[in-house]
Amino acid sequence: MPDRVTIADVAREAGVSSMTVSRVINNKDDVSPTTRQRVLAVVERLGYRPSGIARSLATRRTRTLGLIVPDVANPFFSDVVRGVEHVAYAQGYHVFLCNTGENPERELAVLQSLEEKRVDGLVICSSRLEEAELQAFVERNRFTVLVNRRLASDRRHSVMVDDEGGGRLATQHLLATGHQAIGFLSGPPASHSGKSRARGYYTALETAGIPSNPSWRHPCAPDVQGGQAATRELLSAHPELTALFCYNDLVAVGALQACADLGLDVPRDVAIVGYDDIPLSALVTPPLTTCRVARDELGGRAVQLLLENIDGCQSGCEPVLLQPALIIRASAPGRAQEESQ
Amino acid sequence: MPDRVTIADVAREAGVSSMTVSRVINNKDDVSPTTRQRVLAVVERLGYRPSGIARSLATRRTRTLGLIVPDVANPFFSDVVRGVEHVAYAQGYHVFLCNTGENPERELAVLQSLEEKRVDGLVICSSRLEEAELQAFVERNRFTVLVNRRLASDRRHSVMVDDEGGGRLATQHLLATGHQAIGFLSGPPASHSGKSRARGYYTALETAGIPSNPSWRHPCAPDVQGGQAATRELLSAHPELTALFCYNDLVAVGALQACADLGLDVPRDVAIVGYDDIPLSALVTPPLTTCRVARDELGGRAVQLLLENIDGCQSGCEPVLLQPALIIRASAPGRAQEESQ
DNA sequence: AGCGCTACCGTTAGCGCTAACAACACCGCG
DNA sequence: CGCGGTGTTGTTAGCGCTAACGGTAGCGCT
Repeated sequence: MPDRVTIADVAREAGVSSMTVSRVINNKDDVSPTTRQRVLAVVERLGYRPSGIARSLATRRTRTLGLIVPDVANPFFSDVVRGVEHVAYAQGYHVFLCNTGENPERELAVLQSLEEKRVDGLVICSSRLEEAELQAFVERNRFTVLVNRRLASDRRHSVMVDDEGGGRLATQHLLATGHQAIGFLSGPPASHSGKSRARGYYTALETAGIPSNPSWRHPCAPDVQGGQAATRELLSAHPELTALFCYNDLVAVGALQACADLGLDVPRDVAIVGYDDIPLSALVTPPLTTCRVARDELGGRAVQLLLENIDGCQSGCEPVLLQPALIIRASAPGRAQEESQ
Repeated sequence: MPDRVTIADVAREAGVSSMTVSRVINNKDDVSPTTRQRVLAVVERLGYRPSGIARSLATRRTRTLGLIVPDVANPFFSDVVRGVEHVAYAQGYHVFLCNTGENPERELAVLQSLEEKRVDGLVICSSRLEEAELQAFVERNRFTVLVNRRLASDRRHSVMVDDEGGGRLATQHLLATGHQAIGFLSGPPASHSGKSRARGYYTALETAGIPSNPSWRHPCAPDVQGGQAATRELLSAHPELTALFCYNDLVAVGALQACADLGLDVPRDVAIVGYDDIPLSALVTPPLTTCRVARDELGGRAVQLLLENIDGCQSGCEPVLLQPALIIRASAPGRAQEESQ
């Protein structure tokens, strides 16, 4: 950019010291109305924009938060981003968004660069880092909040979804509508939320007294292709399955497509339950039964928790656990709907 | 964040001047191997992270680009974001992402804050600003590239999709498959790409000698709800329409739903063509015929153009015009498919 | 007059880093 | 021995801003 107008230029032009200009642009109140007007006029005339860089160096605050997500193009994360941005913006913070592309090395690189940027705080969403690495980072950087991830050493800085509850909810729904052989497309093996949902799935089966078959659980990439491929494999290996609980809605859509390819009717032959309730899930045929997660709230609460920490935990600073809600649609209808068909 | 280790701490600890430390961390080559090792050891031991803030103040470069999009949760823009991030990252730049929420005032605020952040360059995607405002900003900030928008005063800093060509392509496809009464859901009235697509739509009709009816064009919000509402209105006012060309795929999905509500079969009663080819368009029923736009390339090329400008236009610095491609699916099948039904 | 008070504005120093130059040792060379 | 060169390190002076304190003028008051 061309050389910019500095505070000194404004000061000279207005015939005051740069300190007075600083007071004006920061809305401090010990400046006379006359001087303030004069300064503001010059600011306007010269098109002066204070340098956030210099300001941050002097104040040691950037009023900027870092946000790390695996992939913005994933509708789950893009909603979290919206929630984060909305609350941050309302509190006068900017957000530095970074993608990791689901790649732990890239995540480490991004963490380092955010440290160098001296963000005031950091939200890490669905970190793919190993426990030890993540823990080391959080210890170095006090103002960090994790979304969808919790450290054994520090449970206080997390905003989570009750994925175990969600897994139970989904599985119980399938059980309640008469299914016994329920497959589980469990997402990436490293996914923590996948593991929690697995716990809920097994708990529900156990509680119902249904013997669970470990080979009914099949990992998959967390996208449509992954779900499609995994469904084909799982259903051909286990034709006894009458229902699938899917890691997320994208996987569920893949399952839908695989069923169509295999000539199986959903929900008559196979019932399908997704997870997240992304916009897509209501738009496919049949619409997906799924566990709704308030994604923007997830982001918003993370920022709230972060700012509470930054402000010294006057109020709150409690970790957050959001409850998912079962949304029943045609891919795995409830009793009433099933009978009416 | 807790008080951080500075370059002076490292220098003292290593028994050298801070200048030498600076040389080491910047990989300058006039440092002896012995000293370099010693310094690096101290850097490692103290966990030193250079302050990007101070560095930027001294060098007057941030190695950061700003990126403004109306809404990250819109799949079109999130792919653009990916393209931008990918290329920027490969060139050692970071990206500061801002949402405007489709709100011009917010866009102005974001523009100002990015000026204050002293980003080295700026990509503005689908700006909703008025020509004069945008032009004034671009004149102040030389290193700005526009995506999906072009200024009359300066056509050189734009990366565009040939939307007129896309509109023609879509309309010609409908004409070629026997449709004459073709409606156009034209998106937000302020949208520039909407206007371009309208030109292509009218041109195609004119060329085919079909009289165009202005009331066949209906504006709408660029989302599913908007498309649904607009389709209901348009089709009840004009039952003679046998095809709809939609502003984007979300609108087209809304149209699909409206047709289902109205008991109209797609494509038998109404053929539908979307725009963009977002992932969703292949997943709905019936899958959408649409104009594919290479969204990540759009973002990537924007960054390339921007960096060429920053580096003084040694090479390239040509504006970019990407061609959309017609993707024929079941919502508006081609001749062969139509006959085979 | 002299006191303290308030309102306003300026001065100084420094945030953490680097550009630019200076300095120094050490080498080979005529 | 003195010269210029090379390789390595240090010194100085900012980058543009603000925190902290200092100073001054004008006021009312005793």
